[in-house]
Amino acid sequence: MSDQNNFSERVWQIIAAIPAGKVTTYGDVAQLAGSPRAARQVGGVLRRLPEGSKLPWFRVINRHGRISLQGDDLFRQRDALEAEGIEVSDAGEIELEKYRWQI
DNA sequence: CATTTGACAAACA
DNA sequence: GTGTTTGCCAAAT
Repeated sequence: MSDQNNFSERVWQIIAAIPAGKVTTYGDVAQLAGSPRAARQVGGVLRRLPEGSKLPWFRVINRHGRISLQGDDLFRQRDALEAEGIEVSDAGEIELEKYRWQI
């Protein structure tokens, strides 16, 4: 397989590999994608996901163990995580040490 | 091709 | 602990 995959495609692959009940950070995904300083672009990729995508985008949070989204999107991500058994506070905080995905 | 935009992160105050 | 500034870089315009 080609190693010239786009950044987006690598991000998709990595996120698809996150097991249910676990979370990871934008920075970690960027690092696994081969661009350790491209954490923002990971968010950019997820933001631009096609509607219908089955990618578990909700398993990606920021380095402070917090959901980066706001408004309705925040609630949707929180509900999706809680549905997998992940405890999320009303403020959108998650215990990273407990739920963090490591290879 | 040039400029703008940001689902981030680290450094700083 | 919080708020601000700076660096970063792929994608969109």
